[in-house]
Amino acid sequence: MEELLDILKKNQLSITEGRKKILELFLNSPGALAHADIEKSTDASFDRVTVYRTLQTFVEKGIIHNIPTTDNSILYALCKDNCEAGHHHDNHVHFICDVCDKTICMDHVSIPEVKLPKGFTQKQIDLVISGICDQCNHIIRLNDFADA
Amino acid sequence: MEELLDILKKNQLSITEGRKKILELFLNSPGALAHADIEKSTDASFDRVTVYRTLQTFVEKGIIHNIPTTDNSILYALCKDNCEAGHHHDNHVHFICDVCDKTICMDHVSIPEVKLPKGFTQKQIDLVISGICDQCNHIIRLNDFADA
DNA sequence: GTAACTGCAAAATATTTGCATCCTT
DNA sequence: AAGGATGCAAATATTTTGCAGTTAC
Repeated sequence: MEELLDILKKNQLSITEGRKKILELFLNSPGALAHADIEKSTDASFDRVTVYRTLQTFVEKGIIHNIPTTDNSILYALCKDNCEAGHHHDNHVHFICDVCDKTICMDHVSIPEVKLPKGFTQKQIDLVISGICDQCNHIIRLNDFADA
Repeated sequence: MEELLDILKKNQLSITEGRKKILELFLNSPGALAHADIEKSTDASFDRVTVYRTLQTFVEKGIIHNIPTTDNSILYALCKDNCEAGHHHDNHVHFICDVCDKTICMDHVSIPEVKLPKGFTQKQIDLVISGICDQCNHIIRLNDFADA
């Protein structure tokens, strides 16, 4: 958990319980987290408002960034590298499962170069794929088998 | 405006003022629209709730689909083709300008094939690029010039 | 000790639901 | 005429803001 404190220090944030807990969640999570996930995982050990403010601070500092979603929710994920306040260059693919609703970061699938029309400047690129994840597909197949 | 009625009829929706107006907005809009845009454009000529319900109906019928955003808003855009209720195969790129906040559909930039790990099934794919659009870049350049 | 962070309360905003009425077919 | 669509009111949910008390450095 040295990493945790390092990150906070590097970003000139004071070390508080809330920040430690929330950052830890991100470090231990394979995918992205929504505000609601964080509230659940922290078991309301601190205020709703603190979660909002902490997430906002983390985004401003470039520790996390948000991932586009098609429902009106915000998903947050750790910035892997090359991210600094205001500039995010996180370019891996996110997969949202329609069945279990989990978001998975596909670190190994990289986004191909996209050529923008003249005059456009690119800052962040997000590729969001929705469908059915391997686990849910597996369950579906098992059920089909049982039905037959 | 024949197209308009056609679309509604094809989807077995009764022709009402609200639906006509909202659908017309989409047909005339180059980019995506948010709930708020629609309320503004229709000048509150009908109820907030009707807008919610109409958008929902359109999505269910596959007339429009929603586009991922990084803030917690929902953007809607017309489905070009190949879309049917529940299945959207809209695969062009969306560009969100950090300065003017507009979303632009880049019809001419297509999303390259992405190979998913085994077990995953893909339904929808969205590529969202954020940055600065050509118009805002232009304005910025003019200002820089003025400063110098 | 001071500045920054947190919790609580409340305000502001956004979305959903129920029901009576009106409109489309 | 019947079913569906709308408007209104109200219930829920979500996010933001102000301020007083607490904590980190």
